[in-house]
Amino acid sequence: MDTKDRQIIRALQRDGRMTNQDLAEAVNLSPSPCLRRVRNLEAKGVIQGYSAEVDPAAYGLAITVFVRIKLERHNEEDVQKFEKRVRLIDEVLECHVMTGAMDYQLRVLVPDLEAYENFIRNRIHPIGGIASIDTSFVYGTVKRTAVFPLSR
Amino acid sequence: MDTKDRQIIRALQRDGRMTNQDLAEAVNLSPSPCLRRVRNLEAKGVIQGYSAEVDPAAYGLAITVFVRIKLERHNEEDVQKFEKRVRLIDEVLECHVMTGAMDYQLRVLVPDLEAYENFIRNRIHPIGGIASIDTSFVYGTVKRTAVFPLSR
DNA sequence: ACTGAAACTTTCATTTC
DNA sequence: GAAATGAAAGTTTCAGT
Repeated sequence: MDTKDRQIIRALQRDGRMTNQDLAEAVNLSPSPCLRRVRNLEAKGVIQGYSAEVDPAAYGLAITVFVRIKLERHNEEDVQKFEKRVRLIDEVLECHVMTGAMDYQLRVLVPDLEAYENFIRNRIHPIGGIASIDTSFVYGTVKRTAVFPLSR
Repeated sequence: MDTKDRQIIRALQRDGRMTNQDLAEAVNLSPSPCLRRVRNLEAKGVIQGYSAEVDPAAYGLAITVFVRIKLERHNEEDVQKFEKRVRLIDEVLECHVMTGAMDYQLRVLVPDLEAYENFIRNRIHPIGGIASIDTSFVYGTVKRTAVFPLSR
């Protein structure tokens, strides 16, 4: 992971469909060593995949919610159960283990408020062992980028 | 935005570098109408771009932080100033306006704790007009996907 | 041994029908 | 939606550092 690798990563974060030729040009490399580096980054799991960035509202998912959840107990069994169940919920795009008063933060996408109510009632509460839930809806988005800051 | 469009979107969220040929096959369309739909989704801003998904830790950004911020005043001027300044900070990958006790939630990426301290001191505090800051570090990630749940 | 260049093969995007 | 054409992209090989 040197400067060239980081340049490649940032270029592919800006445009994941860039051709290898353009990428090579952008980072001042010829196509074959450039492709070698990309393949290597993919193989090592540094580049985990490529994805289209989509406007959730235009797709029909107007509501983005950050849900913070605290468990009642933190024994291995309850934690595993919670995490396993959460991974299976389609509406949950992200789930992080957090420091602070709450244990988890979820990013959830639903079409409307009613769907969110159903999500909590039918997907989250049935998991059990939940001490408290804190919901914050997204009003608007000031910034959203995939491009990392340059390191070093 | 019909079922085919949503299928296309979800396929491109799973693999943003998919060729039009493979995409067409995946959604049971022939290449030319498929490409027409993709171009249309791009033109309408539904598909906003394509990006590589990168492991932040492997890139050298080991610390993910969710920072919730409350402003002292909510007049147009102070709000605009805050949002303008936040957009310029490279370490801030996301900034949302939120319901609840805090006004904003930021997703921040830094190499280490020291860098986070410097980030707050040199990037956030100098903006001014901030009433309170609440920091939650990410311990681990249970789930992270780009693929939307299917709607309808 | 690793990087850069070039040629060749294959595949894809585009346009027309 | 299919087919043809033109353009790229990937792969492999070779040369140089």
